[in-house]
Amino acid sequence: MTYSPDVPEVVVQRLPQYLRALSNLQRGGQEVISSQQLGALLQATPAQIRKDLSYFGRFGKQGRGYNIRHLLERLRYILGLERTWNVAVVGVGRLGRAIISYQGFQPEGFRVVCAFDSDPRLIGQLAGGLMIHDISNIGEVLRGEQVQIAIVSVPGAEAQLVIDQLVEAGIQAILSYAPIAAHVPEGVHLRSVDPVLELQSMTYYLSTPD
Amino acid sequence: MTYSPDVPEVVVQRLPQYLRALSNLQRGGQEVISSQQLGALLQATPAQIRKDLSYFGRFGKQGRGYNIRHLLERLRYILGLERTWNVAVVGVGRLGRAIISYQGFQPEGFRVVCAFDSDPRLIGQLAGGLMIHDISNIGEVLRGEQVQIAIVSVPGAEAQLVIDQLVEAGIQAILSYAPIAAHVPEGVHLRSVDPVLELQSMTYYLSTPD
DNA sequence: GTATGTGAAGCACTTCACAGCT
DNA sequence: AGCTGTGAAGTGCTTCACATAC
Repeated sequence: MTYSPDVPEVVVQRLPQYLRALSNLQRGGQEVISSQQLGALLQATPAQIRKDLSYFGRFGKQGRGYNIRHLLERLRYILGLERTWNVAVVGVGRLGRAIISYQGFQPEGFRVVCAFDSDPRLIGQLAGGLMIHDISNIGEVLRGEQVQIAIVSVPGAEAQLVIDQLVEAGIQAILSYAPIAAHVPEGVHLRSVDPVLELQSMTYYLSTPD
Repeated sequence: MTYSPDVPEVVVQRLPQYLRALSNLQRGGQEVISSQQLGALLQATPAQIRKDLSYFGRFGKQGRGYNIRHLLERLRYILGLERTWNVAVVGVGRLGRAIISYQGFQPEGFRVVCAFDSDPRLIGQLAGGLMIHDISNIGEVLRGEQVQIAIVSVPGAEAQLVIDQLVEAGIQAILSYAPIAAHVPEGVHLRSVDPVLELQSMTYYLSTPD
């Protein structure tokens, strides 16, 4: 239903940043913004912002700029954020617990509805108020809880296996915290959060005084 | 000292991934690898891997491939990973504690040596065996502990202020977990880890059955 | 006057394809 | 025979610049 001829992936990745900046502006009471101003906030060029938005429609008014409330509405719709998404967390170690307790998902419409682990000592216990399920029942539970998105926070050695199980269970969007280059089939979306890689690429610039 | 004419940033960001894959291969006992094989592991084309490496030298042997031990050595040197880097964690909430306790930094040569918070109830306490310092002494402590890299895990509302203080204290590499688009001056390297943005861009593809 | 939307130009990264080394 | 290293070609994203609308 969404009109989307052929949007570069980088563009899609910037939309949530626009969304966030606009939300903050709205909270501050501002009603209109120009691509110039938004660019200054996000360190992007005005042209880039206009071009990015133009992939999806014509949301601005020449001579005035963008109505923030209206643009927010459109961006939320485009990104599929008008609904709630149910999320599962797989791996309930320290990191998994921190993720479950993170207060930043809920306000954006991501609800962590179930947790999994393979450690028999954890199964049946609670983590952040959430029942920890046996990972071997993963398909069944994910279907029962209507989960669309999984967050993987298991050790690297187990991550590919877990991801395979998630794919098998029909999950099409996975956010992985595991330090591995995981493989997923065509059509499944995988994003990685990997602080070590980030640090390791920054040290290049610290060591090489250009 | 490092020969680096003009290396694209994307290339620098891929090197740590090569490093990690090669480490795993070495642990498995393999001694030589071709760009073909490495590409298969990382879902990259052989040409890209060869081109990336060629920015830094000629590390392969035609007809054979790359000696893993040698290439690892060179990559570690290029990325500045032959030394240890001291890291400070600013913000000792749930996330900060998880970061301090994370066992993945140490083996890669990143030592979390001090922690900061602004909450008077936390200052002077321990977190993961680390003394929590008052953030107002940040410059002094960072110098004393010889910290080169900072990880920011404070709430969004405080993040820009904290980052300004870090920059003021001479820190040139910052990894931020805060959900804001922070600004840093030229010459300071800032990377962000932001799971919400990742989720929000994946939902686009879940909602748009292209 | 002011700011958008957008073809066209510019730039940067990726891939090709092959000479050259082992 | 096999695989690297690399100019050249290809591709895709970014920026420009201006017609258009308010």
